[in-house]
Amino acid sequence: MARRDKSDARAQPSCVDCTARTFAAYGAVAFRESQGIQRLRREVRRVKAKRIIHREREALDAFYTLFDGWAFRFRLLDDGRRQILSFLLPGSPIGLPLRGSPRAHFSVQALTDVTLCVFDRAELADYLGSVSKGWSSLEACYVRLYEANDERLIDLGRRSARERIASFILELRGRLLGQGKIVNETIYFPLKRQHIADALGLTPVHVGRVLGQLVADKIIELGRDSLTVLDHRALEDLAR
Amino acid sequence: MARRDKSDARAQPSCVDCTARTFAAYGAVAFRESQGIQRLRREVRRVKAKRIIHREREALDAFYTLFDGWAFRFRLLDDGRRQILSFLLPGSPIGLPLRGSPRAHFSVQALTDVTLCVFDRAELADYLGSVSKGWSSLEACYVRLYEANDERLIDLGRRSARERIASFILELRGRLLGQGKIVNETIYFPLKRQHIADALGLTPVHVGRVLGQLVADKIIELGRDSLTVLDHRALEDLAR
DNA sequence: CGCTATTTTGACAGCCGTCAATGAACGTGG
DNA sequence: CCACGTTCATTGACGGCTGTCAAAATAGCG
Repeated sequence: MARRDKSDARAQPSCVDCTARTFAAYGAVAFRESQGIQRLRREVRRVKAKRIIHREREALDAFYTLFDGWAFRFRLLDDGRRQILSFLLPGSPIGLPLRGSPRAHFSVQALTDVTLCVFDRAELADYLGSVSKGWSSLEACYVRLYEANDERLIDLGRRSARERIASFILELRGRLLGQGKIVNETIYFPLKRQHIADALGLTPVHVGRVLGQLVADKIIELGRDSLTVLDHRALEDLAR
Repeated sequence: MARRDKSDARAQPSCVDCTARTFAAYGAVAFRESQGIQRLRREVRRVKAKRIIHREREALDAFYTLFDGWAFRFRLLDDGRRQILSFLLPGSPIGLPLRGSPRAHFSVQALTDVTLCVFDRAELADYLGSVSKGWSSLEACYVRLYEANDERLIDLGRRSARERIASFILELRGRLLGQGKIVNETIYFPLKRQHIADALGLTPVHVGRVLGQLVADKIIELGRDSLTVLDHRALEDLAR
């Protein structure tokens, strides 16, 4: 059996170290369970930024979780319009760990360099069914996805560009907060204008305008691959 | 024990008769199971049109399914803007049949007069866990909700008003089709302009304009509480 | 240091929102 | 069967948020 160096995730990521331990995020799966899960892991894959991880309509027997890096789910319309359905951060599951192997109706692309953990759907589903609180943990996972989706619907349906962007920043901040990845309100922010636009139903040009305003209003600060929240209150007022 | 008359659903709806048998929609729960489910049913509630079935943030120990009539999930912003998250048709579950009793983050309102079946969340979850294929059936249910949500995101993010409405009509048609509720491409359609607007991120006035165009283009026909698809191909081209 | 990707800026257009008035449909009661 | 109130749909004028297009500036990267 190969030796594993816990401190070097790049060599062989450990589920125990996983930033947000996908199924443990809500305390439902105990620490020791993550070692059980690790035994089920088939493979660790590394994918370069901008590479496609999964293409729409292709079979998806595997269940992936994101160990490190950012990715996003999206769909393309015939004429090239792109809708980003959600961003995947470290710890996020990609798709659902179901017994069946449905052809996902969305594609997934790496946004930064990415490390994935690969599981067999059926095997993982069986395991979660056998572990105490395994299903509750899964359920929590479903509920969270469900709620996030509804939240995004409100953004796109009933909020202005400025409000959407405020809400979006707060959402990202919240997700990163749970991972201890925020220092002085500064978060890692690898998104381009085009990504934000395609997620929020806007154009990159207009996203640029609005971000510019938020910076001018001293509500946020933008750096190279980073974003700092200067006026948290103002953002919350915008996002309501 | 009270006698039940299968032929009179208004008196005491039978799960066997349920239009779309929520968990059977995908063939996962066999016919005989629906009798098992019926034993778990706590109550049958009737609600008048426009009444609130569930209010945001209030505890929701019960799990409802819609036996008859239409309803919708929605959320209100502080200033009164409303986003309709989804429409609930006969057979639709309201929320998720989880073990926990989360406070749903959305409200539910009856659109027409409605008949609800009420279950205890935990009890139903246990039952589905014990029945062969019970979980697969639940999973199918999750996947379907997940996909429908993603579809709506594409509508709101990347489609014009005309395209959204076309896509929306086709979605409703598809859902009703599975229930044998379409005659000559004419579907029951109790929605007001305001409902469509709040679901698709538009204003009632503009929805009216676009529907007017679709009628003028002989793509659809509108009647009192009914909608007829005249040019199915044109709708699909619009919705892509 | 040159190339590419990305951002910024400005002018302009258009889709859709807003507002307000009119009209149609419906349920109810006399 | 008609009068009345309520709800909903329609219409037109107008405005604005956001999209489109193109060019210039900047940043990133080998």
